[in-house]
Amino acid sequence: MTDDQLSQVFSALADPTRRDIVARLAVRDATVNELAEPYDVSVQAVSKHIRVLEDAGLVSRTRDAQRRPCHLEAEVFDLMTKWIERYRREAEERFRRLDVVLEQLKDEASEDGTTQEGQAS
Amino acid sequence: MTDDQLSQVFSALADPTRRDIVARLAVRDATVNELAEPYDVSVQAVSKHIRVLEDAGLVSRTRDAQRRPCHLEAEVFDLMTKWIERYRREAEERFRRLDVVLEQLKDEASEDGTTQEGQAS
DNA sequence: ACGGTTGTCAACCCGATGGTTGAATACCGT
DNA sequence: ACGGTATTCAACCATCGGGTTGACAACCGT
Repeated sequence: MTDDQLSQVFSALADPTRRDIVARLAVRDATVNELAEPYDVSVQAVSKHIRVLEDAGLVSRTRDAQRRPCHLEAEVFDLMTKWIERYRREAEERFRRLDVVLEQLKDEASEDGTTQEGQAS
Repeated sequence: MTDDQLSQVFSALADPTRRDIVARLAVRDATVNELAEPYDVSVQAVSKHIRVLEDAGLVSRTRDAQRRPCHLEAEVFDLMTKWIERYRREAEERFRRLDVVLEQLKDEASEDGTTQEGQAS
């Protein structure tokens, strides 16, 4: 369900320009032109970037005459954070458990001389 | 400094297969063949995926004879989490502040009949 | 009604990416 | 030394993604 969205979000944030846009939108809402100004690419390019962020659900837009103010959506970040935290926690726990395994390995190594870095199953 | 790495990490996790690999590595270390088994793509393709994860610093590999066990690295997740959390917090705070602005707008609207969704600067 | 501003659409270019297959490398076991 | 296993390298192909430019649409201000 959210798997595809997750891909879109990660993919959207993989681009430095788009991350910068997110950073600036975190401070205040802005129009396409305002956002485009600091970069030396065309407005069209920035428009595309914003489209990507919008499709990923990171940005929403309202209408103000011919302007399209962009607004950062916080919820989607939760989605990512949850995903990341899940595996970070598991990985860290495994890392902690590793201490025990290492002790064991050290014992076995001193038995048969296996000084290598191998972590046999 | 870490900007490029951040791009690599996000980009690496934008692929569902790679996210799945990460998920599985969170449970236990695994070799390329083990990782490749469930997917119906070639082992070479999976090897490439792992390369991407490795370059992004998400995975490290040891050597066990001809095998290359993959291990999930937790630290890089922190990098991402920090980045995300920063903007999520800012965005949420702005969201909270928005309540005040909305009140103001409502007042202004009842004055001059601007019933639109506009959030003028 | 007209000119200027804001933004998008369309077509195109090019480099990156994910996939393939086939050959090469590295190591084990016997 | 040899065959089998695990993995990577190399060449190739199709698609995607970010960039461009040029035209179009929508809207304001006067």
